[in-house]
Amino acid sequence: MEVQDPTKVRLIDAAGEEFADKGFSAARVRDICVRAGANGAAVNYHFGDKEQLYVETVLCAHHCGMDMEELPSNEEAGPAEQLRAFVHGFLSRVLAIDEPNAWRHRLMLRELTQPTPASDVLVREVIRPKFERLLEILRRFRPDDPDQKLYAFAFSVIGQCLHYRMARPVAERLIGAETLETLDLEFLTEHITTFSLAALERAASEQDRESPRLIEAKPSL
Amino acid sequence: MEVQDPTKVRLIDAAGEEFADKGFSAARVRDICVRAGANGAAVNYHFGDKEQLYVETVLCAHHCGMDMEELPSNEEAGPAEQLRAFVHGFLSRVLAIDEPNAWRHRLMLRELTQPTPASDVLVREVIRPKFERLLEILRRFRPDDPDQKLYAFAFSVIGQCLHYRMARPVAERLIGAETLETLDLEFLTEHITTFSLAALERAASEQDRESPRLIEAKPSL
DNA sequence: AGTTGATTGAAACGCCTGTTTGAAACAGGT
DNA sequence: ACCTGTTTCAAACAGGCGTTTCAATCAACT
Repeated sequence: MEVQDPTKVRLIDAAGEEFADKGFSAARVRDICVRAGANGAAVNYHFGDKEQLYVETVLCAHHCGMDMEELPSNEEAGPAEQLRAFVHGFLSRVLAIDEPNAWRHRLMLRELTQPTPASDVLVREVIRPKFERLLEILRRFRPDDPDQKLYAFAFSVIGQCLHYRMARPVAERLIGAETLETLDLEFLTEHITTFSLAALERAASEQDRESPRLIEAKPSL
Repeated sequence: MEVQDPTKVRLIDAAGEEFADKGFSAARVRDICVRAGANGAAVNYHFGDKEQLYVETVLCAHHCGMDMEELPSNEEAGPAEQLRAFVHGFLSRVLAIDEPNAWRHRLMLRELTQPTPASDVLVREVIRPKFERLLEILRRFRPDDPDQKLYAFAFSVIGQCLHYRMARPVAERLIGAETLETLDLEFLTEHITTFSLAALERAASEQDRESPRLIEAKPSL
């Protein structure tokens, strides 16, 4: 049961692909089986039913997505470099859609917006640790801020990164696929990091201003 | 045909609700009909089939979502106030989920991440105008930037706002529903606006630095 | 009232879906 | 060779689905 089962992993792989880009209800077990080169009864034999197959597929996506190449030696680096490393690592997974096993990312994204019972584990074991890690980094910028403010900062960083996955189809139509291609991993890492750093550093000196006074914009130079 | 048709609008309303939180394939026309208090054959009589009902529902969501209360008298205001007005208007729609007719927003969000043929009109008539409007605002901050950079800024602003809709279920589990409630429209408008302003203004004076040199963070005070 | 056209109603139709069945093929141990 | 447990296969099953049917009802006009 624990040994490698070719047809079982082929089934999960095919199911991941189908579930990722069609969703649970739109995906057909027959399509999954033909994609896996298995018989139509294979999914019921190995997983019981479609729903349990989905659960196991999501869990597999989690576990295989856990091995994240956290940039090493960022333990004692400056907060700015830690933030950059975080953004880089996060974006690298967000932007990875072409390579094989990309369905894992797409499937987890689906769970983000439309959580199923299977996503409890996802939040607990994958998302929360990363979120806490980001909070630690941000806290070094704004040690005196209330949690509420820190959460908003974290969501601003995450939101910027995730947007390139969430709204990718719309972004393609808005600025064209080729222009969107130029917003690659390195470019976006630099952009989002400096964008966020500017806010984190400046806000630190103006956080006590309660009044929503507008800061007048100064055109460049 | 053009006059008010009670059952037809009831059908669209029910369909919007069902499609919004179940998706196209998971939504059942029988459920839509009972929710609308109509007969099972009504949808076929009025719309032909399920798919055309979906298209008309999406289009209705677009048209009814067009009447956006753009804050008046922002024509000659400062760029910062224009940005704030944009963020406020955008967020107000993003965060509106409890009130009736909320399915329109949820349905459009679905189209964002998983576009259907029906979303061509959505991009052309609703999203692109708002995107161009945001680009105009941002261009006043960074008139000399290439389009590529400007797009990244726009996506940073939009991504921050949309995140509170996209990842809301996960955010609830991360920080708790009651804490998430405190991140209301006013708070987030203030946060995202100042967050983005800081980046727009500081980046304007450092945009020519090509090398990805890290700016050392200075803890507050 | 009678006629016409549009709308509704209950029931049924096919089709597609997930699932089951029972036999066949296979592998390993004795 | 024989048994044993596991895996595959073609075929069929039952249920739910979108859709169709056709008679009944209603509204408006003559």
